Amino acid sequence: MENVNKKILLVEDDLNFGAVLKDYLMLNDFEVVLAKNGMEGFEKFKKDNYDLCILDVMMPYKDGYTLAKEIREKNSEVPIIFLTAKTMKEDVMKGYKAGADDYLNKPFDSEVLLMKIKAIIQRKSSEVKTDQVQFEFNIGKFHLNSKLRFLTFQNEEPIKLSPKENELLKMLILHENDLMPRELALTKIWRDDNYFTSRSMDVYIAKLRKYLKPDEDVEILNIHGEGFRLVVKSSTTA
Amino acid sequence: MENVNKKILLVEDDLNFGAVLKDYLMLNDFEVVLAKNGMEGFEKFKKDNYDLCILDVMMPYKDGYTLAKEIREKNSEVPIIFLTAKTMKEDVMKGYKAGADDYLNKPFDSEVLLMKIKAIIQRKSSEVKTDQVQFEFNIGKFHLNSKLRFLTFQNEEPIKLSPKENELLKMLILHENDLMPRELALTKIWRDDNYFTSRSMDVYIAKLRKYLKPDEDVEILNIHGEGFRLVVKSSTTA
DNA sequence: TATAATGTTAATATTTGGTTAATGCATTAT
DNA sequence: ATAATGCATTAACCAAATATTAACATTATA
Repeated sequence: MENVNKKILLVEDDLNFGAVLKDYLMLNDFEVVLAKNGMEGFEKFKKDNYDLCILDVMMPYKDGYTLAKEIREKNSEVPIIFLTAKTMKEDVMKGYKAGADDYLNKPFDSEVLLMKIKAIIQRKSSEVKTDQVQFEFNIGKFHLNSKLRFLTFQNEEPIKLSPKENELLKMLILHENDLMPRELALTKIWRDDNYFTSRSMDVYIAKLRKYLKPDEDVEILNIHGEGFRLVVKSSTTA
Repeated sequence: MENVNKKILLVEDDLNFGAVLKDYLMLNDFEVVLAKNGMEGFEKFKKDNYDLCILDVMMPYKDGYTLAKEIREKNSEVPIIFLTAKTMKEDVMKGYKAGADDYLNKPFDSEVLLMKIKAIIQRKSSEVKTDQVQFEFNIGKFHLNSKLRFLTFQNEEPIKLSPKENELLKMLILHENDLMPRELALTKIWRDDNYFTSRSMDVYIAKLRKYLKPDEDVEILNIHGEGFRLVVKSSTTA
């Protein structure tokens, strides 16, 4: 079975449920490490490399969202699935901002969880594979080569982007027409989320806007208090 | 029947078996396009949108796995079911790596296939829903995207909502035609329940009423001392 | 009709974002 | 060794968006 060697960090304060879920996952050939609260979860995360984190949202001391943020600061790539009993819509947004890859309501169908796990792990691993091929993006009349960090407008000389400029633009493009939450960029690119990194990001947004000015169909819009949104008007993104 | 409009791409080189399977699926109200080899299958896939692909594994020129990979490069979401006479474990693994959603050995019980198809299509569509629909609401002739905080009346330019406007409207919608208690909004949105927050909320209700004026079937009513009630008159909320 | 609750608009306060320039730090070139 | 360069952060100031508070009018209910 292909799940062998895939290591999962499971953080769940309900010991009973946690043990059952752990067994079920191990039966499906995953390697599973169980932590019984956020603190322990973070310690275990730091000590090893995981292919996936499954976090319960409601835990004493440190909730799943907080833990996710800490994990993101250490490692921006590892997939995260939230488990929650809540159905309120607000919480989905919170998870989304923390960089959730998926969301699952308790109680849930274990088959569904298994499917989601497989889908996510595969998606991520194919992303890594294609990452070496898929670093080229078109956005309006621009072309970004995120490996060389070149931004080219039509046939002109490429503009050289700094690492942060490049990462930020790439993230905006990956969320094209959709909200790119501040928090997500800060935890993933800046690896810290405070007043100063936030202002730093604003500076970079200003820089990107300047670069993108030549194409009036491309715009970075702000969604107050939430993040930014890259829109392409006469959009045939291609 | 719910299968109407669901389009299936069936790629099978055994023309006899392919035709029988196609007929059986069409009898169950699926729309079926049959391709007789991998090449033809990929051409047909590119030309249309499908809800599901059923691929025979053993085909001349281009086998099912190769085809699946090509399909995944174009579209990472579409469910794929492999048909195979093989039972070898490696092949199952190969299929999962190519992004299989399910696996079926020939000869098989057609009822089982039908069940699996239904399960997969439903699973996929509910996945999309939990990612998308959480943020989208229809109310009368309006549409609210609570992630981008856009309120759109018919085809007009979206109105941008502030965070509080957005939260309050969302909460009203979630209680549509029913009482939304003052207290609930105050504790959940304002995180405090006193005279001033209460007056603040009244200000926001006034703002929302102004936004909703264009559709005379939509109204926010007050229930004295209790809260508010969003009603849609000729209500086919959709 | 007295009281409390709500409707509404405007003034004010607060938070967040846009932008440019200055600063600090590390790397590279001379 | 020192200067030049590139990059990220921080500071400073202003503008825009949002939220609260005030003020006054209206309505519901006992």
